[in-house]
Amino acid sequence: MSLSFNINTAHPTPLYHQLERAIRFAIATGKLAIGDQLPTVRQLAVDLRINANTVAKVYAELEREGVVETRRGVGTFVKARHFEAARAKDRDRELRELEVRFLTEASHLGFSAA
Amino acid sequence: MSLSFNINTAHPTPLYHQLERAIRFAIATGKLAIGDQLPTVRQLAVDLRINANTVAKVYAELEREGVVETRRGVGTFVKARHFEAARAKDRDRELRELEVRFLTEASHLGFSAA
Amino acid sequence: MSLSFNINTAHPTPLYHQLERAIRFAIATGKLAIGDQLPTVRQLAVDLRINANTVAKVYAELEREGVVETRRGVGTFVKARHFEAARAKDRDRELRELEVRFLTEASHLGFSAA
Amino acid sequence: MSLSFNINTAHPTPLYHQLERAIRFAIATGKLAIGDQLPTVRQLAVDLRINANTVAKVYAELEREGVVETRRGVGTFVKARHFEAARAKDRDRELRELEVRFLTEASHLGFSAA
DNA sequence: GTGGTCTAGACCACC
DNA sequence: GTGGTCTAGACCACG
Repeated sequence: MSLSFNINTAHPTPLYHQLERAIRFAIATGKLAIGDQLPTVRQLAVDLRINANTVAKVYAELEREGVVETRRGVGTFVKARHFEAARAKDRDRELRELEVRFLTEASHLGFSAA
Repeated sequence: MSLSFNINTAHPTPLYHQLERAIRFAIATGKLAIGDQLPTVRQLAVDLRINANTVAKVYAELEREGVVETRRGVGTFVKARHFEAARAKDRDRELRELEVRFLTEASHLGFSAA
Repeated sequence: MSLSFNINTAHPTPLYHQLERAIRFAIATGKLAIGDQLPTVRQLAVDLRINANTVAKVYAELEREGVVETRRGVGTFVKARHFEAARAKDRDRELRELEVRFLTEASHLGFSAA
Repeated sequence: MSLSFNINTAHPTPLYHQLERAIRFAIATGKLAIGDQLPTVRQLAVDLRINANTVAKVYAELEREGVVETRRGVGTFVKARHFEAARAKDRDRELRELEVRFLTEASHLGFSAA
């Protein structure tokens, strides 16, 4: 499959935020390793059926935070500057969010605390 | 404090969606029981430092879905969930899927069973 | 008028960069004081005959760097640059609030004191 | 004029409800066909001399019920999922309401049953 | 330029 | 006092 980030256009969460999280998640879990090239802006836009500007915005934000590196005319790559601590923190955050989401979705199904 | 729903105005997720989830979560975990009155629209707005309309929108949405009941001039209350027996199986299946997904995603984050 | 930032659409320098510098300059020279509201995105776009998205991009960048503050549904304002010593007490208070919120959230997730 | 929905700001019925009915009616009677774009939120607000938020509320409600479909950044369109039965039912209901309203208004004008 | 979200504050209907 | 409706106008996300 290569890299199918999970995006839900119906969800109220902004697309750019969903995509940003998905990419960080892929990096945190190792699906994207240091030095790996990300899909091109246009290709990812086509794959996710969203606008290229939205993808570009995410890449710009990730570059601003030092997560990826853009080489003009070449592509976008996962940057080296990633401490284990940061990844552990990310994982913790993700886990917490997962828990909340799990419980919330379960409650949508009509279950009470159990 | 009574009921401090967790809202983060800096987060890109819409406030109304955060609040809706927080209330569903409170109900799911039993912090809000059936028949309990929710904070008044205006009071909750003051507590969370958000606009009353945003709170009202959430209450309206929750009422639309049968989660709460509003009595004009009185207040908003947690409704007794009416589960159609016919749907029990569906819910079970969905719950199992949720569990699997939760555990899968958690394991991707490097956690072992817990 | 009031605040005619100098923008030259013929100049090769990106408009968003020209505008950002112009706003920083206005703040540095006191034409815009702390707490002052900046023109609305759309109004400034009309005044300068540039696209609203360009103005929005500049405001977002200035907010990211702590120069301005946008209040949802209200407007964009020049931020008070906080000088460390004077605000130490405030920071302490905020830190305590952060702690409380963190612990509350953790407990919501079912964790006991740790 | 294209699409002048009938709205009466003096009438005690909430504007958003009047507008919702008017749009459903237009669809039921074929004035709005499947796939047709509805007026933009802001344009309709101007035409009806009501607030854009009121229009947006109606569009959101209609989308929630699957009557229309909104494409982010594009517009709002009549959705396909419409059975003849539903339309017939709508027409019947509308017709009855029309009759009642007509008779009521006529009686207000001093006419007796005829 | 589209719809979406949010704010502030008004007036209304209900109890 | 409660929630409901509406306005005017702000920024945001997206195409």
